[in-house]
Amino acid sequence: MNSKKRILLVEDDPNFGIILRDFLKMNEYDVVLAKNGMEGFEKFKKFEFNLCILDVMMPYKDGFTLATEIKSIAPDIPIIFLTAKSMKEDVLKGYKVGADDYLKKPFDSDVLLFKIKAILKRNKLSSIIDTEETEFKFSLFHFNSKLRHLKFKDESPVKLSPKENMLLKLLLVHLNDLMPRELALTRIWHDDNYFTSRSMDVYIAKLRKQLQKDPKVSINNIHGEGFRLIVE
Amino acid sequence: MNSKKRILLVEDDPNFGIILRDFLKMNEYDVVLAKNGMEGFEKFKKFEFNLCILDVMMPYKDGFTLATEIKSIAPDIPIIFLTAKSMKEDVLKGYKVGADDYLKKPFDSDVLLFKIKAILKRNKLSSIIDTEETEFKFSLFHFNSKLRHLKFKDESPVKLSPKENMLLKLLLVHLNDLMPRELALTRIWHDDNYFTSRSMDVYIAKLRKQLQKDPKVSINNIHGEGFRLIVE
DNA sequence: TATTATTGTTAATGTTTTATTAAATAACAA
DNA sequence: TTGTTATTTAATAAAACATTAACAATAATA
Repeated sequence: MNSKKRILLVEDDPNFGIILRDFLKMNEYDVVLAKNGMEGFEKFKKFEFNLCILDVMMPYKDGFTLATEIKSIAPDIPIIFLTAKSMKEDVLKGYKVGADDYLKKPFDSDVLLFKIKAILKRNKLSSIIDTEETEFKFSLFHFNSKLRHLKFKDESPVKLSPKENMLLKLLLVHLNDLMPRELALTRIWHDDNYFTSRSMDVYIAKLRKQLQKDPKVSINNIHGEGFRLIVE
Repeated sequence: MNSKKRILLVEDDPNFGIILRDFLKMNEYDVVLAKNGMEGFEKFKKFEFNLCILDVMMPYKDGFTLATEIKSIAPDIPIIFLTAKSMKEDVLKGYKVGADDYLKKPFDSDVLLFKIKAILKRNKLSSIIDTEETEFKFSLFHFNSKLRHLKFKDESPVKLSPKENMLLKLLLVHLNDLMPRELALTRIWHDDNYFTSRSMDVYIAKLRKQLQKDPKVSINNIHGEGFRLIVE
């Protein structure tokens, strides 16, 4: 199917956190578990998610504070709160910081699944319309990242695979500048290890093969750092 | 632009219905109150609404049945269920018929206001895709989605099945652009899973069979994303 | 310079998604 | 009901995509 949806789960109770993570994983979600607000925010910045599930009561940084921080850098990400108390104040506070839903512990796991599904569904619809940049022109190339088309001069467009497409887009966002290896690995491969790194190299080679049509365009390696898409 | 949002409230308990209606009116909503499912559906067809609030337990026609009827003529209208019992089955059933949220009676009125606000906000966008267009001309085809007729040149029109019809319309709304698989599945099949996806592929094949009469017209797949109806 | 770590490239292997046809069900109207 | 049409499910093949392996080349550095 369509690539797995990615969920950030922030829950300080390790037992509950792990079981919930595994339950969601069993239901075809990619889940990253953070055990406090700090860690949650770090992971949120580093990777990309489609949904956050936040425990309200956590040490240091509670779920509401974390939600506010997350919303400040990604206003449209849906958030579900898990709350032990169902005080009216809490519920309202949750909605005020932009909650999409909240669940009172203990909750039924099937209900959670349905809420997740419903929320992702309506969020997808609005993201279809969103105005993200999809057209890029550089040198003699014309790149449409929505259709995954790379066109050189007036030749017929070459189809790019999803990974090629994302990688090229990321390089273009950093045009003539360093695109850190780690960035691509966390954003595109959602993991940073030996194998994903080798996989990325394969995709760099694939892109080079396309881009060599134009001598003014090249991808340079910056040893140990990342890559640089250069247009003279 | 800033006209009041219109809410259809269907509630069989007259005391509760009237007080809730007045409460919502005080909060700047235009509310129409219906006292059963029949009346609710009639009013829904007659007027236009931005949101429905349906009591689940009603004589003759329960909230779920009413919701299904409403969704069949307006798939994107958001629905909030009011339910006295919070049985798991009920909640799940609600989500299955496309509920956006549900509230267990007795509920806090401020919470209801927040839910309404949140739902209306995110629904603003998704209505953009809707089109009342019923006549489409592309290349040598003439398509009437109301009659479900697809005519090629001056041949006699081919009748399309309801699903073929909706799918073609959705492709045409996105002519030469990506029509995301997920969009069709949520709009037409109301569910996004392996089987509905296979079913959709079958319908794509059916449409291709019709459209191949014209070599300038084709449906392209964008792997993992969706389809694109192309007219040269 | 010798050694190690990183990158470049190609090919093979594995996985997911799509295409197509046919058969089984379901929905519907006569 | 029966016959008709619509839709889903199944089965299989093909295509697209991603990862891994293998080996070569390059850069860093001890």
